[in-house]
Amino acid sequence: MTTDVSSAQYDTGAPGQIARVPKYYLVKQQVLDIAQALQPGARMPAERLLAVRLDTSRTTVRQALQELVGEGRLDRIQGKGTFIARPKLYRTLQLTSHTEDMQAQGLEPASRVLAVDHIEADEKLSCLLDIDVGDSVLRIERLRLASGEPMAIETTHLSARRFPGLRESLGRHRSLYSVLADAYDVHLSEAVEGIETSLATPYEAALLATEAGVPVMLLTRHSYDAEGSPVEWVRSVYRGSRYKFVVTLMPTAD
Amino acid sequence: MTTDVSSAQYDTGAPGQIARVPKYYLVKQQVLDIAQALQPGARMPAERLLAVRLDTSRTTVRQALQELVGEGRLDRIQGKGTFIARPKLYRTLQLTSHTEDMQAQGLEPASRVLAVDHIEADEKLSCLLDIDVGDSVLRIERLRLASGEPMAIETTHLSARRFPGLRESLGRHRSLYSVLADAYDVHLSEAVEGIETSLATPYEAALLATEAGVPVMLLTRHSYDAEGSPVEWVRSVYRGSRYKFVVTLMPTAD
DNA sequence: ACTCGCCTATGGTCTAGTCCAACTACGGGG
DNA sequence: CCCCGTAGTTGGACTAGACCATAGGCGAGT
Repeated sequence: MTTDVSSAQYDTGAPGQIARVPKYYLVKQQVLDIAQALQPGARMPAERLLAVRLDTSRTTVRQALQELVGEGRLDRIQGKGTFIARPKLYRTLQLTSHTEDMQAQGLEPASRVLAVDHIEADEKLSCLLDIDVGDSVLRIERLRLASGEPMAIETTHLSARRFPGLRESLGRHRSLYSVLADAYDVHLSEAVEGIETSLATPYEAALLATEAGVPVMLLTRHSYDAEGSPVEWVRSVYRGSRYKFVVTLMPTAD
Repeated sequence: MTTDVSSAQYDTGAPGQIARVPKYYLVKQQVLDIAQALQPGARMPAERLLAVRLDTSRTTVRQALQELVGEGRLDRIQGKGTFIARPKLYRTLQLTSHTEDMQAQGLEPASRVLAVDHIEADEKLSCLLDIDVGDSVLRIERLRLASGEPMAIETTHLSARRFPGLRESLGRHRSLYSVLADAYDVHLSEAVEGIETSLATPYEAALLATEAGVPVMLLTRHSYDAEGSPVEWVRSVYRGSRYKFVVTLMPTAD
């Protein structure tokens, strides 16, 4: 089971108007609305038609389509049309380590809390955290820094009902995981992590000191406790153009 | 004047002339030449100036710059200019597994040899394989397929001097690694793998059934034998928009 | 009935230009 | 001496339109 990737919704409840939203980005959302109403393989309206319908130029429509293609949501075929892409395939790496303190590899790690709030679980979150739709979810959004440079935006989701008072406890402790262990006796035993590429939203781009539309590495982590119940779901956005993930491994003969 | 269409062909020593090269891609190469002559942090010529110098429109220059920004080679700052980016940072994951047969995860793997040839080692390759500049390097380029769908382009580099006759041996055996073990008594003991994002070249895009400029996952693997000598250097290009890497891991408490 | 070639619709590339937004430097007014 | 406004430069966004390349249908000719 691998988390559907419908993450590209703008909106993120950003702390303030950090980034101005260009028109092509609005067009992209409108095109996405059209796309999501169709089945994979279905054909989208032609570019020239979209331009007229969305009251813009074909150039702007194409800029929006460009990003959707980059995200793997649409496929374009010259002479035929633009089509809804099939969902992503998956590839398993199998690694054994935690990723929480990776930035300690010779760099000076730092963290800045961007937001701590409660949101209502939508269908996707309720499935990931094994709660009901509409339940309260504690959301912690942090900016990870390495030697002063923005490294990633990390958004952690936990069940507010299962961890009452967690929000307040976080101020007095250093680590989320130590709070979970000490105050709730919850110990993580397994996690599933996903690595994929995406494109930076204007909001993400502003925080990561880059520009919208740039490729990013999207890491998602789904952690389980010893009983096999989901504890947290984390979504991290790294600047793909600036960071490289390095792993040392022992191959078993081919 | 409108589009005199340069019918130039892409050139990577590709097996055949697969993709036509649009003008903005040539412009990108020219801009890259300019960039590589400068130091990180140095300022590039202004867009309008580049357009005049390279005899093109500013739109086309910006399209080229867009890709270079996406690759992390340039940074653009509105009102100030375009600058040479600093080299990438690194991030260590530490995983323990091989990646050679990853496509066997529920998919039907296949492989198509695109090219097997000898090239001269440039400075980078000589360093990676611990040989001299100009030494002959055996290069094997394969298209990896999963259930019939193009998955990745994998290019393997080995020292031709160290493995004489390897090219001929490959036809009679199934696996490169079994040939290395049986015929040369070389057993891989460690490998360092890198994961980063990049953008598809026209050639890569054609093979992977996508379009140029799309984000891709770039995996590099550097394998060593039991004595610690480098054996192979592999560069794999995955469609970032289509594939997602999934890993299961055991976190050590934070 | 079949084949070939043209026509059309679609995406792909490129141009030339306009206006906006952000940074910088310079100079005048306090 | 300092502050602030203005002008110039640079990148950012957008437009309208041209022509190219490909796929596929349709009709004329065989």
